[in-house]
Amino acid sequence: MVGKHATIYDVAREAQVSFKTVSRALNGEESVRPATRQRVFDAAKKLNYTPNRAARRLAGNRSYTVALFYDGDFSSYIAGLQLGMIEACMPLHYELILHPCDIDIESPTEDLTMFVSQTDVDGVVVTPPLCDNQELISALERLNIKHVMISPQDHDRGLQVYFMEYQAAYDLMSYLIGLGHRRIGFIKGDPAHSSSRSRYEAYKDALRDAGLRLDASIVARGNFNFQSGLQGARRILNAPEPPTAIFASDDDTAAGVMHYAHDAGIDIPSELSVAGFDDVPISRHIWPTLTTVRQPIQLMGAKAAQLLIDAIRADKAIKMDSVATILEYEIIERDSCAPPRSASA
Amino acid sequence: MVGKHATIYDVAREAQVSFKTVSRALNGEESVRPATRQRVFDAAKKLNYTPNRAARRLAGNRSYTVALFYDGDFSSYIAGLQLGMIEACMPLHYELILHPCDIDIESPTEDLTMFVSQTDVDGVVVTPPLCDNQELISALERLNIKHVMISPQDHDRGLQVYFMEYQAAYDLMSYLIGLGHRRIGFIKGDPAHSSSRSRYEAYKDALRDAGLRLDASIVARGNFNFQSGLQGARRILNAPEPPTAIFASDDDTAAGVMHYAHDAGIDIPSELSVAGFDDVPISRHIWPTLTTVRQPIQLMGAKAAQLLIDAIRADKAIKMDSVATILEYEIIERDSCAPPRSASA
DNA sequence: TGCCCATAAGACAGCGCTGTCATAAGCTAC
DNA sequence: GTAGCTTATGACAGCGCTGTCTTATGGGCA
Repeated sequence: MVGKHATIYDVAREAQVSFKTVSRALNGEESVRPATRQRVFDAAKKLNYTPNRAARRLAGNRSYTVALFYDGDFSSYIAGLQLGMIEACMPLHYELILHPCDIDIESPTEDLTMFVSQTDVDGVVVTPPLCDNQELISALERLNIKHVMISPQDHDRGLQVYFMEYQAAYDLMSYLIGLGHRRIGFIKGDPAHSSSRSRYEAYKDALRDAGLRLDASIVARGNFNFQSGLQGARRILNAPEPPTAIFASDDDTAAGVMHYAHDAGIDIPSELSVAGFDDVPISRHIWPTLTTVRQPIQLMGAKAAQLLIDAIRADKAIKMDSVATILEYEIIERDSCAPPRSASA
Repeated sequence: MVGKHATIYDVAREAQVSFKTVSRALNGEESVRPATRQRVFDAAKKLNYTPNRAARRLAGNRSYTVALFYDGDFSSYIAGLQLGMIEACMPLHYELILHPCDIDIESPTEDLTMFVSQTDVDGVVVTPPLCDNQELISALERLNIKHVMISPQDHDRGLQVYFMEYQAAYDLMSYLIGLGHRRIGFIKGDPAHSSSRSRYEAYKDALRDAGLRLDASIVARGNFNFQSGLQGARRILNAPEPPTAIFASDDDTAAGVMHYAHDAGIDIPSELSVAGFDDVPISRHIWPTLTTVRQPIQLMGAKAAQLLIDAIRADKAIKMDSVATILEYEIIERDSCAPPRSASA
C-alpha cells in the first residue's frame, strides 16, 4: 500500500556512493566526510527516504522498541507517562509497547524477563511500585536489561527519574499549617509504593516541626484510590475530635474524601480543607477544585524515555552507574483549602 | 540480553524437517501432515521458540503492527479503546502504535497517509470525529489501507464498530421523562462528532414523542468537555424558565454542569437532575455519582482490533464491503437523577 | 503392476539493512 | 616524491524469516 518506498540502494545511487556509506551517514557515524554526508542527506530528502525498520531490527539485532512496565490499572498517571514517552520516542524513531503486569498473580520478575525476551524490547521503563521490587530490579541488572525507574525509593542505584516527594509533601503540609490548621488528618497511599512512605514521613515531620501532635485517630490507611478516600474520610471525620483539614496521599483519594464530606453535609473548604497530590485531571473537575501538588508526570515519562534510549545507544560505552533526572514540582492552590473556621472566627 | 533465542533452524533440526516446513506448520498453512505439524509444535515448545518478528516483517513485507488514530486529547475514551486494542492484539502477536493527529492544524489525510507509509502499519483504527472525515476515509479506501471506524455516522461503508447511539440517548431521555421531568435541558457535543448529532436528534425526538416542547433557551452548544458543561449550565440555569433536568452529551460535560450547580448552590438531584453519557471513571468519582449511559468502550477497541486484523489476514481473499459489529449499551442509574420537586411535591 | 495426479516437503533467493573487514584516498614528514 | 600513517569508502556476508518454484511421496484407478 501507499506506493513503494525508496531503499538505501536508491539513495546510494542518487548520491553516487555505496549503500554502506549511506547507512553510515544516516546513522551519524564519525567517519563520513561532511560533503559526502550532505550529498547523502540531500539524496535521502529528495527521494523521501525512511529506513525500513524491520530490516534495521533484523540486521542490527535491536528492536528500536522500549516498553512501559506498569502494575495495576491504567491510571491517569500511567497515561501521562505513556504520553511523555511517546513524545520522546517518536523523533528518535523508537516505538513504545505497554506492558501491564499483575504484581499479585505471578512473579513480576518472571513476567518481565519473559516479556523482554519475547518481544526483544531494547529497554524498559519501570513504574512504582514495581521499581521498588528488589528482586525485579536485581534481575534486570543481572540480565543486563536496560531500564529506567520512575520515582524509586533508592536513589543511588541505576537510571531514574524522580522529583522530591518528601519535600513536596512537606511543603504542602507547611501550606496547610500556614493557613492556620492545627489538626490535619492524613490518608496514606498504597503501602507497596515507596512514595507512600515519603509522604507519610513528611506529614509526620511537618507536624512535629510545627509543634503539633500526631494523632493516630485522624490517620487512615489507603490505597491511592477513590474508595480508600471514602473509607479514610469516614474514619477520620467520625473521630472523637475530627480535623479541620485532610491531606490525602493522592488526588483520587482526595476525591473520595470530598465525596464523603459532601454526603455527610460537611462544607469544603469552610468546614474542611482537603488537599491531594499529583494534579491529575480530576483535580480540576471535582467540586470544589482541588489544591494539590503537581508532579510533572508527562515530563517524567519523556525524560525517562530519553535516558533509556541514551543508555541503549551508549551501551558498550561507559557503564553509567547511576544517573538521575530530578524534576520540579509545584503546589497548585485551588478552592478546596481555606483557613479553618476557628482561625478565621 | 536474556540469552539467545532458538531460531527456525533449531526447530527444524529438532523436528527433523526443513526449516520451510517449520514455517508452514507454525503459520497454520494447509499442506502439512498432522503428524509433521505435531512434531514441529513439540520441537518448538521444547526449544521455547518464538518467531523473530523483525525477520517476519522483513521477509513477509508486513509490519504486524496496527495504529490507533485519534484526534485531540488522550481522553479516557481513547485510553479505553487503546486498552481494548492491546488486549486483542497481544494474543495475535500484533503491536499497537498510537497516532495522535491534530485535526485543526494540518490535513489529517496527509498526516495519516504519511504516517502509514513511514511506519508501514498494516492497518488503522480511526476514531471519531476523524472517521466522519470523508476525505480521509476516501483516501484510505483509495490507497487500500485497511481500516476500522469506531462509531462513524455512515453505517453502510467499510469496517466498523459502533453501538446504537440514537437509541441509547433516546432511552436516557425516556428515563428522565419517566422520572417526571417536563423541562429537560440539553448540552450538545462537539459538532465535528456525528454522535453529537445523534444524541441531539434523540433528545428532540424524545421530547416530541412525549408531547414536550423544544425550548432553545435550555439547549446549549458544547464540546464534549468539562468547560462546555460549565458554560452550558450557566446559560441554561439562568434561562427565564430553567429546567429540572439537564442531559449532557458526555460525562465530562455533565461534570461541568454539576460543578456549576454546586457553585450556584443548586442541589443535585433534588433541584436539578443531571445525566451524562459514556460512563468514564469520573462519573463514579464526582458527587453525587452520575447517571449515564455505558458505552462498551474497551470492548469496542477489542472488537475493532479483531476486525482489523481479520481484514489484514484475509487481504487477498474476499473483499469485505461492509462489516459492522454492533455492541450493547446500558443505562447506569446513579445518584444524580431523581424525580423533580414539583412531581414529588 | 504401473501410470498419473494430488499433496507434502525441500531448495533457493531475497527482503533492506548492519557489522566486519578490506581497500582506496588523503595527509604528513622527510 | 615517497614511505607511513590516518581516515573515508566499499565489498561482502548474513540477520531469520516468507514467497515461489521444484522435487519427493503416496494413493487411486485402470
